[in-house]
Parts: sequence; structure tokens; C-alpha cells
Amino acid sequence: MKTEESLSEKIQSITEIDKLIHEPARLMIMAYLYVVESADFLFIMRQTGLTKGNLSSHLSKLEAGGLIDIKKEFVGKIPRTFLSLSQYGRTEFENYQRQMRQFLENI
Amino acid sequence: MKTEESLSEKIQSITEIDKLIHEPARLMIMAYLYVVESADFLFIMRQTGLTKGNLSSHLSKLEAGGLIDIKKEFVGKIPRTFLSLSQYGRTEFENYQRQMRQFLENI
DNA sequence: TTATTTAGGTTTGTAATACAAACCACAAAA
DNA sequence: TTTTGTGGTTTGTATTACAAACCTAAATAA
Repeated sequence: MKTEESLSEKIQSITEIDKLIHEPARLMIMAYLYVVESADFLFIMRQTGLTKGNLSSHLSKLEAGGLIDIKKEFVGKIPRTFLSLSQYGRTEFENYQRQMRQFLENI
Repeated sequence: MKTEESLSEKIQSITEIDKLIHEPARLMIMAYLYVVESADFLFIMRQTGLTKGNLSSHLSKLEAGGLIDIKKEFVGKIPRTFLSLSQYGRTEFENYQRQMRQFLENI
């Protein structure tokens, strides 16, 4: 039956979403970087409410997945980590938004 | 600054979503039960593409969280497991939809 | 009758994950 | 010169998602 098939397809589409982005903590990080273009470690930490350790490991995963760029610089003598979305990360975040919206609309 | 605060609030709102529903495999299960009202184990298994073991453990978690009802019956001599959303599950799924939509709109 | 296969699941084992605590290096203050 | 930030990373652990192995009983084949 046609409608059954398309319901199944709509629902199974959720298996294609990027799980790296889907995880709530990382979704927050990605959402921030999507709107602010660039931010440092402590800013993101305060805005998201994540602990240092947790934020650090989520950032490593996002970087490993090619979604963000991490640049470590010295501002005076203080080390600072600057975060930004990669081009791939930006399009993947847009894909995620589109896919989740479609899923939610279709139900 | 007001806009900064509200951006932060919008983004942090994602921490309040129901993680039991958010996980993709369970999101599929919940979406099915939301639209079909009732279904059996094997139907959900085929439609979602999950393995028996995986489906079984996700169902246990959803039941433990009060989101679904599981009824085991015999159809003739064959055991069968019927699944349906609980009232709580239905409203929680609607909350999830609303929260995710708002998050996605606000970015 | 005695295998053997099929149906309908549950339990077990394991690799990956999310998270916070502990740790580290350095600078500034007391 | 101990102490107190600043800006993180590494380590330890409990939870998880997942599939493989297992289980029970019925239908079918030999």
C-alpha cells in the first residue's frame, strides 16, 4: 500500500540524521556556532552550561568529525581556544535542521 | 544584553527535551505508535528496521519510562506483543515535537 | 515418531558514549 | 613563595545502543 510505504520511509528517514549533531550537548554547541560565527571555549561553556571536561570531549568529537575548526591562540600570555563551524559543519547543520523539520512535520 | 540572554535560553531549552524520546531508534517507535495507535512487535520491527534484540530493549526502556504500554496476548496459540502509547507517552511526544520545532525555528 | 524449521521474542556480551572529577601548565596576586 | 585564578586535557566510570546467542513452543518434514 502506497501510504504505508511512504509513512515508513518518512519515519525511517530519521536513521539518516547526523548523530554527531543530534546529541543534545553538541546540538547546543552547533547551534551557537551557527549563529555567532565564532566563539571561545569559555563563552560556549558558560552559555551551554556544560562542564569543562564534557565540553572539551564534545569539541574533540565535533572536530574529529570535521564539523568544527578549533584554533588555539595566545591572547597576550593567556591561551585561548577559538571555535567555529567548518563549511561542512555549516551545511551538515542545515541538513540536520531540514531533516528534523521534515520528520516533525510529517508525523 | 537581552537578545543574548534569550538566545542562550532558546539554545539551552534543548537540555529539557525527553532523552528517552530523542534517541533515533525510539523516536521512530514513538512516531509509529503516535500515528497507528496500536501495533505488534514484528510490525514495528519490520517498519523500523531494528533487530529483535535492539527493539526489545528499546521497548523495555520506553515502558519503564511510562511512555508505552506493552500487552502480551495469545492469538490462537501464538504469543504476540501489542504496543501502544500511554496517555503520558502521547503528551510527551507532543511536547517533544513542540520543543524541537521551537528550537529549530529559533536558530 | 523424531528431527527441523519457523515464530516470537528475551538475555547476554561488548564497544562506544556522556559526563564529571582529577589533573596539568602557567600567570598573577597575596 | 605559597596560593589563587585561567584555560583547558586526561582519566575513570556508569550508562548506552546494538547484535549475537539463547529460549520456548508450534508447525512442518522425513
